[in-house]
Amino acid sequence: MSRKPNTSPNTSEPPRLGFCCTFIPDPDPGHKTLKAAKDAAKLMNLGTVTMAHLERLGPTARFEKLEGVVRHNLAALERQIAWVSGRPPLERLLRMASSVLPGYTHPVAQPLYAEPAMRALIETGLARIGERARAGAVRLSMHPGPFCIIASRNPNAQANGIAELEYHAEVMTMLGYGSGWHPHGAHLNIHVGGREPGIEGFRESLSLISETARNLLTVENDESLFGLDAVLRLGDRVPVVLDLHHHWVESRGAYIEPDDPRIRAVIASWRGVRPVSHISVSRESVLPEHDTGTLPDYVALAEQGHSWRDLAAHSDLMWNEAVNALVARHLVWTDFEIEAKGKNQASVPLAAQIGRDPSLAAA
DNA sequence: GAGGGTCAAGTCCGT
DNA sequence: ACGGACTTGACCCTC
Repeated sequence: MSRKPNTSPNTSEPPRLGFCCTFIPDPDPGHKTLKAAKDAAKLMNLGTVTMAHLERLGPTARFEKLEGVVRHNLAALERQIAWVSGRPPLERLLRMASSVLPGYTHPVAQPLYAEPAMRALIETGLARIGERARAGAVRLSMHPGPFCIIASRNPNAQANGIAELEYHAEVMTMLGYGSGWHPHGAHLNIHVGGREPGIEGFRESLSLISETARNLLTVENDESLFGLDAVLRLGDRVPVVLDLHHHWVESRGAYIEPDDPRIRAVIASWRGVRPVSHISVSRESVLPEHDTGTLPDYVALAEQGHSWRDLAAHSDLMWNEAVNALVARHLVWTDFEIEAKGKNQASVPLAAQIGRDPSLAAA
């Protein structure tokens, strides 16, 4: 675990940006029918099974159902990573879906995951996928959902949340990212969680999680309770993932530039590892008339009657050129996960635009 | 194949 | 007190 203080951007890694969890095939008719397009999407994406359904099945069917889903998920994840590694270096980043091993911490599925045949399948598959990612220079992360909290007033919720985080850490370990400080830039990103016990509760809970999980953990600013200044109070222990859109919403309209002093603090929190940040824009359907060359003005839009919730919702595509230019400026010091509902259909054009425009690429 | 009810989980917010 | 939103709509049953 090398955790040397470092306040300068890590320039040894090239900039990257990528999409999250789901691959959307081109609408163009490489596929003759809608069904063919749906089948293509299915091949590329992870599936799941409900615990209620598993519970209704007998022992044999139960195992076979889960094994089938896991087998599919490993293959789909491998295809996603193969696709990303075939993209230009700027696009070699992927947030993996959390559902690789559905119900891993749930009592119905747990015994099935303990079966030697299942373990062998998973360990072999994930090891191979991790090697493929490293060979293809694909940076990987996961973003456990809102149930994954490490500090809560409810001890049961906290225990479940920690188990969920450890599940993600196990997946990372099997992929080959189980030791060292955010190896190859890999990370598990979560939010602070509830108002109580808040930042201090989060800090105390760090002692309750494994060293592997601690070495992979990052914490992200949210749109309401724990903004950038709040999460930076954890920066001495946990790298901070800056979500520029959350910050815009939480601050009611602020855009952070790379020379902002808080960016130094974010960089320092990563301790030599190139940071990751998040970007998205308000939905197209919320701002249908908005000028694509101007940064959305939160205060003006709120005065026009747009609700906090509407402005916080994510767009399909990266439709705003001014926001895209902001991303390009920040790429000097950070990678980006593109949180657009259009997934790769949003991140690929954004990367192309940044690659094409010399003034943006110079950044 | 389409349509509708269901799905493991925590927290906040608006009604 | 309850439903919806959030990481993300997908899954599963019935017709």
